[in-house]
Amino acid sequence: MPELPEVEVSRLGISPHLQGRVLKQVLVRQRQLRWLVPDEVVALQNEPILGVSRRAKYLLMHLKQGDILIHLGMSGNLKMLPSATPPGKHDHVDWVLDNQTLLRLNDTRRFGAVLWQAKGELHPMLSALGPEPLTDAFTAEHLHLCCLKRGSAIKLVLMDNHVVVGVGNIYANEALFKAGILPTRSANSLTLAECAVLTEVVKQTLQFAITQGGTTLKDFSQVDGKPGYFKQELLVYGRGGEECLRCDTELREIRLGQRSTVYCPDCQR
DNA sequence: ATATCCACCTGGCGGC
DNA sequence: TGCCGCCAGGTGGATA
Repeated sequence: MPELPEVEVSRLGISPHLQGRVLKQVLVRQRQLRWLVPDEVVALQNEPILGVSRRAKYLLMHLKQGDILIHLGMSGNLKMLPSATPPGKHDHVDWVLDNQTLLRLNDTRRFGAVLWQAKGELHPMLSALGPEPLTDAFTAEHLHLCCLKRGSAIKLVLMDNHVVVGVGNIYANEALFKAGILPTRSANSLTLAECAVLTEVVKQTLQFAITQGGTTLKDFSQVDGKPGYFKQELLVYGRGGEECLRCDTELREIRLGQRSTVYCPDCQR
């Protein structure tokens, strides 16, 4: 999926269409996503939508008595459509609004989720998350402290939700390249200065990807159906065996924590 | 606590 | 064409 930029692009796309509208009903055609869609969501009727926010890779649709949590998993996308639009394959959930439109969740692989968080409660999935990367809570000092405690590869630490949220496989590869740091480096070998560079490029990379509508490899789309255009900005992800765009050295591709990892052996140390 | 590996699910691709 | 294995934006959970 959908890493943080894609989720944020989805939020920016749906928010103006949902804010202030009334959710008439929720149509669930496939209840078994990563977890069963809970009764509280299925039963919703005629609820004013107060707003839409994001925490990590979760979207939160705020209602009076609680929040609907939506996670896009690996292959999810959200679209706003006229309410008469017939559902297609993998169109699992519709949120039907009071103006002849609906918000539709399509998720081929069903690793996504729709959850419920009652007013005043914090869903367990949101309770142990690290700081948001695009806020001041994500600092070089915080990253450095996390790194000192860990002997594993920096890429794995960067992708750990307890350290910072929202950085998935694509953006971890890209950020480490931009920071000039090998993904395999032991996290506790990073200096504070290196953590400062890494923190900064993570912020820049995610922020710029949002302006480009995110990255579409296959399943992701913006709310209006257009793909994300950050794919053409990728420097290393998906380019193993090709030339480094900075120095012409052949990019290496390895597995790290079962995830494909691409780096330049010359630019990254 | 940390680290490793598996699981969930569908579909596309390369190889035989 | 068909079948088989492998791979894919995530991440909770079991295990040692």
